Amino acid sequence: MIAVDHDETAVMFKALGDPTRLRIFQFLRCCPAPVALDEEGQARPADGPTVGEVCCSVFGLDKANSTISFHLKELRNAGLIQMERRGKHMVLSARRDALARLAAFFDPGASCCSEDTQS
Amino acid sequence: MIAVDHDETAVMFKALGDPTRLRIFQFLRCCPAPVALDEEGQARPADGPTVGEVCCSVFGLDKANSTISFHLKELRNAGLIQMERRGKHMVLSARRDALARLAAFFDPGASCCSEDTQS
DNA sequence: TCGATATTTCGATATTTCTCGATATGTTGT
DNA sequence: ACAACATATCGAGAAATATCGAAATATCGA
Repeated sequence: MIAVDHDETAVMFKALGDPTRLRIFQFLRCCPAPVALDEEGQARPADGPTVGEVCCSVFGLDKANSTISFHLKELRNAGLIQMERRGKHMVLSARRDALARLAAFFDPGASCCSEDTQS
Repeated sequence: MIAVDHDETAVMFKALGDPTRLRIFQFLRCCPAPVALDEEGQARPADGPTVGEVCCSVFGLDKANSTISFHLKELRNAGLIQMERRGKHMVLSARRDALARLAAFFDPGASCCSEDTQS
């Protein structure tokens, strides 16, 4: 049964508990229409946001890309996002199963008192 | 246009991002039938779980109560729980508005791209 | 008021986290 | 092979965090 699994869920919350990561995650969830074009105006290299796009669109280069990279890894380790290589870029996306799981956590009546059902 | 307010939401997630706090919060959410009786078998002093009950029922005295107190304050500061004095005890409860807010965050389709939902 | 019980605050400490710049790795085009 | 670009890893420093025991505060009952 789909476990609530406190520790694993806590890892997800912890990942979302940093403002920088939460903004990244929201950005990826919403995955808006193409925001970043090349300086030459070319379309994005793939059908999803990339790391550079996150740096540029979400933070306007306020953060070092090593910092963004760190947070992306954190989000990935928490199971919240996926990263797929596409050429030179990494295409990012929010994991729908993670969203479903978190939604279930707050679904009133559902996850209450289920304690630990393990998988 | 108070926005989804990433920072404020992140504070909530951060509070839930610690396993100890997550367990406390789950316990308060579920607010199960009376678990702790006095050593004399008396009923609980109020109609909700107390700090001592959290220490005892949730952690079996594995954590110092100063530690639990610290985490309760953290949860309160994040807006996730309420604490009301009732005699010698503090009666604890999860805040339903916080639950609603977090549920809304994960509600598919709802909070996506809303960016600014005002309060 | 005094003692017992419940909870919080304080000080200290070990660990973790965020951030950066510098460097390394991987990929594409020439 | 090499240059250019995108991203990741490393090392380090500052700040935040979790935890505890000891002491302080608050409330009740005798």
